[in-house]
Amino acid sequence: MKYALLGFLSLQPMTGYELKKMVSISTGQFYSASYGSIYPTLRKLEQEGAVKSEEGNEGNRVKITYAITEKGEQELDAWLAQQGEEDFVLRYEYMTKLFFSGRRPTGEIVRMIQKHIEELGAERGKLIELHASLDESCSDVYQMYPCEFGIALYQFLQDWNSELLRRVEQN
Amino acid sequence: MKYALLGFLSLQPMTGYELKKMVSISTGQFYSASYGSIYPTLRKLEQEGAVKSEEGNEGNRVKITYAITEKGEQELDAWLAQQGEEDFVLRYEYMTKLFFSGRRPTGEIVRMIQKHIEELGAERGKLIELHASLDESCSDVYQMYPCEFGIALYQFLQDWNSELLRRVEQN
DNA sequence: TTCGATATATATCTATATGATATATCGGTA
DNA sequence: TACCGATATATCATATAGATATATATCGAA
Repeated sequence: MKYALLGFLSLQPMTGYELKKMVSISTGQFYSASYGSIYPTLRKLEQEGAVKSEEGNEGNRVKITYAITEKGEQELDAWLAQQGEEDFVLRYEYMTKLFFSGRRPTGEIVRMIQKHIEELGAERGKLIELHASLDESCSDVYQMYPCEFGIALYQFLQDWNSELLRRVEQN
Repeated sequence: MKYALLGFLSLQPMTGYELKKMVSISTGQFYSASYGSIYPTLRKLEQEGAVKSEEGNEGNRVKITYAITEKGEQELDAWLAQQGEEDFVLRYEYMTKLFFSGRRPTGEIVRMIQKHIEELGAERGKLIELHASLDESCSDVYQMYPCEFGIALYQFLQDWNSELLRRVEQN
C-alpha cells in the first residue's frame, strides 16, 4: 500500500481523492485502494517524513495536496530495487463455485460459464478503451504494461473458460 | 468465505484444522483461509443452523468436528445457483513495481523480471505435482479444474513476462 | 436562474481478514 | 525419555474494504 502511494506521488503531487482515481485507472486491475486506507496511510507517511502536505483552499473547499519528499523518493527506490518475494494474491470466487459444481445440474453450470465469459469480455473491453486513452497521457512505456497485462489476462481467462465450456458441454 | 466452508463441509465432516489444510490444497491458489477467519465463521455458521458441531475426544485432545446440516446444504446450493457478479480480485505487487520501473536502471529491471519468471516456474511446478496427487483423491472432475486453471495461469504469466523481458532487453 | 445530478474532497465506522502467536496434545524416533 | 513435527483450538494486533456521512463545486436542463 504505502509504496504504491509513494510511487504515484513521485509522478506528481496529489490529493487523496486524485490518488484514488489514479490508482483505480492505472493499476486498478491488480491493486486497489479505498479511502479507508488512503487517508490513514497518507497521514502515516507524513509522520515518517516520506511525504509533506500542503493545505490549499479553492474557495471554501478544504484541499490537502501531498508531495513526496527526498526521503520518500529514497524509500521508493529502495522498495523497487529490493528483490523480495512479491505478494501475489488471486481471489476468484467463480473458481470456488466451479470446484463445488458437481452438486449442480449441467445446464446450470453451462449458463454460469457462459455468463462469466461474457463478463470477462466486458472487462476486457473496458481495458482496451483505457489503453487507447493511456497512449496520450503516459510518460513512460512501463506505465502502459499493467494495462496491457490486464488485457492479455482477460483474454487468457476467456480462452480458458471457453475451453472449459466445451469440455462441460461434451458430457 | 462462509459458502466456501459450507462447500468443503458438504464433502465430509471436518475439524477447523482439517478445513484449513483442505482449503490450502484445493482452492488455495485463488482462495485462502486463515484460522482467524475459519474458527469465527464456523461458530457463526452453527448459530445460523447451517452446520452442527460434535465434540469428540481422542484421549485428552479436544476435537470439534463440524458437519453440514440440511439447511446448510440448501444455502450452499442457493449460492451456487445464484448468478451474481462474482468477486475477482488480483493483487499483483510485481506489476505495481513494474509500473514505476521507469525510475530504475534497465539492468535492474531485467534481473527483476528474470527472477519473477523463475518464481512463477517454481509455483507452477508445485501445482503440477499437486495435480498428479489429486488424480486419485478427487471424487469429481470439477474438483480438478481449479488446479488445472492454476497451472494454465502460471504458464500464461510466464509467457507474458518472457515477452516483456524480450521487449525490455531490446531497448 | 434555479434545480438537480454529478464530481470533488475529506473522514470515519463496521465488519472482516491476515499473520502471528499462544497453548496443549499426540505420535514417532533417536 | 526427550524431543520434534503434526494435530488442534483460540485470539491478538493490524490492515483493509466497503459503506456512509458531510460539504462544496460545477454544469446542463427546465
